[in-house]
Amino acid sequence: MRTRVEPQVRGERLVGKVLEAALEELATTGYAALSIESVADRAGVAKTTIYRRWPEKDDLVLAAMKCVADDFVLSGDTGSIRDDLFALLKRFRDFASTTRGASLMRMMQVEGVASELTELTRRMRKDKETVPQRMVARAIRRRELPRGTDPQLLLDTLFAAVQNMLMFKGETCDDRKIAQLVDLVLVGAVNGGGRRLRRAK
Amino acid sequence: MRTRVEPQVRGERLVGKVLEAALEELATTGYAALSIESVADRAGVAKTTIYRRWPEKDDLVLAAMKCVADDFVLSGDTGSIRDDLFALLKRFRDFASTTRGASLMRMMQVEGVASELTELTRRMRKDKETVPQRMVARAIRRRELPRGTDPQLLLDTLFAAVQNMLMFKGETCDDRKIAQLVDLVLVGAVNGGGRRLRRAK
DNA sequence: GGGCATCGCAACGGAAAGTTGCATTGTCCC
DNA sequence: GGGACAATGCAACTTTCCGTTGCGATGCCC
Repeated sequence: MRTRVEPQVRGERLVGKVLEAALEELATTGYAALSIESVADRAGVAKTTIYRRWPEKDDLVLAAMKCVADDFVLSGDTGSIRDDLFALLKRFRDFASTTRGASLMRMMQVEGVASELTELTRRMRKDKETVPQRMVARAIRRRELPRGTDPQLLLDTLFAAVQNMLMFKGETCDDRKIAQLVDLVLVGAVNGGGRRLRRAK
Repeated sequence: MRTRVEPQVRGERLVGKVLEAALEELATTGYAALSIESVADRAGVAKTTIYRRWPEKDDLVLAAMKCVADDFVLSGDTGSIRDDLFALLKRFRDFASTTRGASLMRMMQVEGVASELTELTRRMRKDKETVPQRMVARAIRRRELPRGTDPQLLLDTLFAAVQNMLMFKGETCDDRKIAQLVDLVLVGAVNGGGRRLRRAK
């Protein structure tokens, strides 16, 4: 009786499997405690293969991060700031709910990582700042928002709130919650922005 | 020539030094990668001493966490929701800016920690929920906030924003920023809540 | 100043990370 | 189809670091 043998994987497909495994480990174990061996086991690959392709741990982590960096694309101009923000946050929630996204989020929280990772983090953050700023700029031009509105504060607050729900409190974050949040920040609690919404039938 | 010899520390003072060192390690290295030896080095103490007092890593971490748990006390009733929130966030900022506070914050973000730590985290979070809820309840009674306002959403959003600035982006968070943030969430961006404030002379 | 508990130090054992050499397997090219 | 070369798997090895043990040194209390 011959056992069914999986054909050996190598090249591009192997790289993909390893990086995916690394991201999963990052999401659960974190950066500092990440071991090459556990990544190898998870990927079903010999650890020597990993050591040969990525001599240092940072090389592997950096490669894994880079392949996630473009997962979260933001765009869109719905013509209304409320809808823009709503769409943006939904995409962010979907992104942060995946293993890949969660890994990236976790990495960006860690301090004391290698300088190159810090640089990557900084660059990514920079990239993600321009789109929201244009979003707010459009809203000001349409007189939806008053002149002098701080785009960074607005967006950071919303992102932080969603991230807080998903990663910190471990709650889910459905569309109603996002809508509630956008209303809170846009019109303010004083004006009924933070009210509990009735569940749609 | 005799070298000046530091007198040996023991007892209560030693415990304090070790726990403080453990908190610093937690703040920088994190839980998973925390090693007893590094804590011992940082505290200037033999590692055997630590192993004898706290046989398991969790024992040490738990003890360290417990001695921080009460650092952040919230209270206060200024008679206005705006001032209440302002004071609350300032205290939170001061707390999260310390090494001890940062350690606790980081710990609460970590998943996959020991069950006892999870339990501690859950209990602490629970404690911190009652005060804000009363704060909002008072505001509703004073007709500052509309009925049905979600206290949890309001507070979580504010805390998450401050935490995001301090721990995630590594920025400072002065009083002006906090005031700006409170205004944003209370009156809303549409009503000028998120505007950049002029620096007081 | 003596007894006792606590602490530091150095050496030890073991587990896990990282390295090396070689056999094996795909892949490319003829 | 087959041969050469590069990539992978595997097992043994070295190294490093964590946790343990025994003993000598040091405070502390009476």
